Amino acid sequence: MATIRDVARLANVSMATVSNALNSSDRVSPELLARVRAAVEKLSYAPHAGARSLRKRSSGLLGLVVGDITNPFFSDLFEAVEDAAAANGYLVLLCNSSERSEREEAHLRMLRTQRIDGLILAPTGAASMHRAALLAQLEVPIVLVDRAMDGLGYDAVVLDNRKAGFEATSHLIARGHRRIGLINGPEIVRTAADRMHGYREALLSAGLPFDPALVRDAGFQERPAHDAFGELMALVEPPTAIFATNNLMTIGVVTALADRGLSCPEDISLVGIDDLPWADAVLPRLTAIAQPVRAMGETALTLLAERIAGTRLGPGTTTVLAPRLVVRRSCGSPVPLKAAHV
Amino acid sequence: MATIRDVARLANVSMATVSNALNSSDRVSPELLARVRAAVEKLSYAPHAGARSLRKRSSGLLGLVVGDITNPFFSDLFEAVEDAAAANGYLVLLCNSSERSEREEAHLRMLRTQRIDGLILAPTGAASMHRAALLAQLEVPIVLVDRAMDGLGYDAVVLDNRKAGFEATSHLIARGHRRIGLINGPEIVRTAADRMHGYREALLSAGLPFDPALVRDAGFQERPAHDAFGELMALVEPPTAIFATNNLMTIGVVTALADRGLSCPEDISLVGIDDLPWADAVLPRLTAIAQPVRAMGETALTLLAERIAGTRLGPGTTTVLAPRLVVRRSCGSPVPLKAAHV
DNA sequence: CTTTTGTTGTAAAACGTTTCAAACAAGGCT
DNA sequence: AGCCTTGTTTGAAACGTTTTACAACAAAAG
Repeated sequence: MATIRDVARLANVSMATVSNALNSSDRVSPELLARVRAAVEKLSYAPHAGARSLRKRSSGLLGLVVGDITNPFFSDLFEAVEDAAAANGYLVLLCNSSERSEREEAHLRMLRTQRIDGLILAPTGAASMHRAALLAQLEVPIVLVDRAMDGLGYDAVVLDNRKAGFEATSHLIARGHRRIGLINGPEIVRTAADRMHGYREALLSAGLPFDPALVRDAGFQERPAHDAFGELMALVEPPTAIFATNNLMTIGVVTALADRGLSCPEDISLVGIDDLPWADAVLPRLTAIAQPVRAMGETALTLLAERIAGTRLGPGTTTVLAPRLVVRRSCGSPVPLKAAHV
Repeated sequence: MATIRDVARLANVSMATVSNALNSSDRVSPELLARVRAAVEKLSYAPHAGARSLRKRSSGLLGLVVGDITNPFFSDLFEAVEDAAAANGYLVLLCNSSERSEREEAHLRMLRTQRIDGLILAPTGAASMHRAALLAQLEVPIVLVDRAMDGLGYDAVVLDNRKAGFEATSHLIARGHRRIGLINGPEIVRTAADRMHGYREALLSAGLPFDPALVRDAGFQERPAHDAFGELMALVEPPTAIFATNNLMTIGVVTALADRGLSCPEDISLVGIDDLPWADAVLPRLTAIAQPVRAMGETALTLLAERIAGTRLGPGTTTVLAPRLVVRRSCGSPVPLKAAHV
């Protein structure tokens, strides 16, 4: 494969000139620029990224580490980030940890070896001291997405989770529901706590009581959510509506519905956080709180690019983006207990 | 960040010894090995991938280019490929072309600059001369997934599409269906042609006539499939079952079903190719032909690794993997025309 | 005691870029 | 004519590795 030296020889100029022509084309005369371009074309020269990163001390690579690329939220996020990165001349290295912390660690080490210029991290699992150390070792700007991590001073871009919880719950209340089951993630994680906070606020501002028996921690996962739904329905006073705070758990309760032959919204109402690509295709047609995934990816990248360029200084701030309620058919009015064929 | 020189100084050995200790640990005495390891640990040294690739003339990077990472088939594929790659010491660079050929080209150029050691390509769109040239310029082994490209001599791993078509159709025939609508991709692409081939074989071996009016080209896309379904149902003798040959088109017809208030399998039966993660959660619970995505990713990577290592020579061969029918609830017996509330 | 063989370590030369400082050319001023 | 400017071009050094070729030495063989 041709090197910059070959190009220089063919164009009859120095290597430095070729480099200048390719990188800062205004610093070289039109005459030579044309010669260089022609030579590049003829040899179909492609610079060697490794050599370049060695000399420039910057690789043009960005890392994106997510917990599960199979989750539509994350694949959409990747798409958004990659588009924005391409527009800024960066290439993104996607790391999928499959929710396993050992793999995440391995990836972080890999990213360090690759000398990435910046990292976008969608933190998963518990915040470990060890991870914090690995992140610091990277010695590059980091932007958090989806979940903030307190005390580390990183920029973050997250959903307005309180508002998401509030709106979902209010939507249900507006339809007449008074007992609303909340299937949530672990309260230790901010996201889950905030969503529940919104839920309580909505209840409060409608003058409804908060009943702890109606909330379950299903760890943001599908199967536990399925089971949690069962528990909720076994209550002496079961809920007439369910609010599931992420897409996996929403799928879990939809499955549970189908298992019991319950139909939605006739027998019970359902609203979830995270819109799903097929939410409009299948039954029930799911009403959901959509996250502005694209905007999240784009602002994360903008923040990161600014940090890298050094045009953004000071402590990290967290950007909060508004949720959007998309109303479909899964929420109706509550049905009297006996009418439901449980 | 520490360099190999720093490690050498701290361990009181030469740089060469550090390199040997790290790469071929058996060529250095236990004594020094320990010293080197300690120094590496203390400095938390991470080698510089760029420098290494410069010298070694190999980057440890593999490319994976797909048309749409948002499609579960491709995100599953990425997961499988990444796992297998990690096991072989490779890092994978995911390129999502969003089905746009210009972006695909840009990605291929990028991959050349990165000096990837090999490429896994899930070809999308038409086979262009231009793309073929770009692929050749890469000068690395290439393995095709999902679709083969004739005449270029690359290895490929694909589904047994004929069999997939045959099994899906036979499943429907076994339930008593005689008029089966086929919503297919463009026949120019092998995948689509083969699936249709299987469809015809199944018809033939059941002694059923092949009616061209029952097959539509929906370009493997959702919206066109939705419309194609409408056309099929407008026939004087509409089908009692639909076979959609990929996941997007399956979603399209499910939507069309819901739009018309048709239920499945009561009013019409449906089988699709590509299983979907939520196929069991929603209604209708979709019977589908599952592709062995994980196996596809793994064998693709194995093939690629062997080509790179030079342990595999000669012209490319195409590996054909068997489909798996997963039966759920979307296929029943045909209902007489008048009974269906169209 | 010399030679051979084998092991373990090292100095130095690449690998392909970018960038620094210096050289050079061509005008524009005194 | 001499002296600055200003703008282009270039030689050479540096970036952090791996590898080649060889040196040093010890052990085994003669």
